[in-house]
Amino acid sequence: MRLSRAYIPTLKEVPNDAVVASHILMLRAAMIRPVGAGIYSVLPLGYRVMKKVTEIIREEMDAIGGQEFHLPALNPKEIWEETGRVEAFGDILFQIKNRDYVLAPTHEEIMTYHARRTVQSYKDMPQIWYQIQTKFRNEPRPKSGVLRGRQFLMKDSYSFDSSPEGLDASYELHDKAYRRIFERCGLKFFIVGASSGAMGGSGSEEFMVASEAGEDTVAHCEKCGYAANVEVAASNVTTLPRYEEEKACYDISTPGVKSIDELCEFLKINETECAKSRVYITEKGPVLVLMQGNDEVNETKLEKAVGVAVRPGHPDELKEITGADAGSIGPVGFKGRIIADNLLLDRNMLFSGANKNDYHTGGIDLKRDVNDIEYADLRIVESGESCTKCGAPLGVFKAIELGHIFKLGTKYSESMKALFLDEHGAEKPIIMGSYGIGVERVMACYIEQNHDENGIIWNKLLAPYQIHLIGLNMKKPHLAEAALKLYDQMKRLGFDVLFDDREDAQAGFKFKDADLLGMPVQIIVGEKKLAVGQVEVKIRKTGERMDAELVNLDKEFLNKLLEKADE
RNA sequence: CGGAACGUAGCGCAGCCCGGUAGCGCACUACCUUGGGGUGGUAGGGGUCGCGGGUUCAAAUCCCGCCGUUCCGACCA
Repeated sequence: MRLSRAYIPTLKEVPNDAVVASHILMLRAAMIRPVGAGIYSVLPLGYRVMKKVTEIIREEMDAIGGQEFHLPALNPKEIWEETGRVEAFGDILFQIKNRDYVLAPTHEEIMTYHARRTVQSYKDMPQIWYQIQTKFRNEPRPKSGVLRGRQFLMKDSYSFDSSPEGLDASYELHDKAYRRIFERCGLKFFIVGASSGAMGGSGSEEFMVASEAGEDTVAHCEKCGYAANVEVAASNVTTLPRYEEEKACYDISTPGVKSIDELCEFLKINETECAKSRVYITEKGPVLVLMQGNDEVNETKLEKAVGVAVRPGHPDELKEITGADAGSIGPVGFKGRIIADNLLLDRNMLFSGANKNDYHTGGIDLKRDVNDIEYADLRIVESGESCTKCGAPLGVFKAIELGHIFKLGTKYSESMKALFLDEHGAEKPIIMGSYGIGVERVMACYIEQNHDENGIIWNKLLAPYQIHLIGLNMKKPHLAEAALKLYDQMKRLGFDVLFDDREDAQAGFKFKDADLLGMPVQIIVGEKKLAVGQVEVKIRKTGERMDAELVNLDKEFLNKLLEKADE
């Protein structure tokens, strides 16, 4: 493609509304343009990348026996009512105003609809059906460019099996396919496994990419691969022993002391000697939560431990329940359920609030002074704590969910009556699996992981063009001619070439654009080198430059360059 | 849906507090110049100041309402 004729409107300035790197660069590199909140047009350059990603997905899905469908986005509302998901999705589901249709946010219903009509015997299975199509979700808050949109491209596949073992096999196939897909796309990813998923069901894995732009916070062990959402993640932390010394509880005047930090400073004690109090409200009444020092309460773990939904108490509720404001609340004399983090198990000589303002209590022995105390793991894991599986330090960071595979079971086949006859003639619901990949997220994550201050750095598989040919000073006929000849020659050899043949752009301008667009290899035709039959080659990723003889620019040489650019 | 900010030329912004007929940089058009990391110059084109209402002799500017976009939070099959 000649740049002088291409629609590649790059931006030299950072668009005001973009914050995360991938969003900024996709706009600047003319891959996408916004149309509304969470709605983007994909421009030709972006679409070339999108097609490369979907082609990789297609190849790997076909390799595990997947069969591609093309399904309607417009779904009859009634099949969504069969599964109860009109209600479950709520406002997220786009509904058509002048027909009883919904815009599909996913395709379990449609796929199950087809399965129930035609998959009638165990002999018809296994099946793996997939599609790569646009999904619609009325996100309350679209953000981060293409990472959370109201309309997005998703590969979703569904497996249909007659036995749990069959489902396991289909699931395994997807697991392997997904690993290959993300590896081929050049992403550094990790997997959050079944035990930690909040999805329910009998098994699931989330394929994640570490990124500040992510919406989930995860704990990950580089060494053994353990990964879990921080909502459920555990780490090795040891409970401190009881003190030999025993004291009765005593109140201490602590005027103005609110936080654990202030308390430690005031009393010259260590954080670990403090029991921090947080009051949560549940439908079954208030619960006092005790944490060691400044550990933060993990509300997901708390809800699991108490068995009902919790919310932090309002300031006036705290006062009414405990008689004190936040900062002076403690377990001694607290009337109601008390649950403490495991790190406080049977500890003594602790400091906590006295349930009257400006006073704290010392010498607390949870065993002696607090009746009916319960213990549970309530902490949020922190970076650097050791992995429960292998002991190596855990990293805690934000991450983006790229893909999700999980064993659905019979939820949809039961509600939609997708039944089959087994070997013994018994009627059973089809056992399903559901597997998704966000295509734009793959693109955005790649850019999040592969860019520098100048722009995107594509690898040879995803790059919209493999080679960016720059003709400097195209007003000089002999140079323009040589550049054009090289362009034609490389195209003839089968390479995708973007040729900057603009006459009115300065050298520096072209270099900046080339770095922004990020093709793996740049070939620069300039006067001085051309005079001795050479061009300059630049590897985008490393910035490495070298001279090459024009006559040597054959298929083998160029392929070697592309290999080198990917290292 | 709670909290905050913003909306002025294609993009990035100033002007608003203190009302008086809209400006800067980039981009764009023409010509000259330059030609290996965003050349320099001359001359131009382009804006119902998000929308609606109000106050006023007069509103980008003050007041009210709405819409849109972004950020933080809630939410996230």
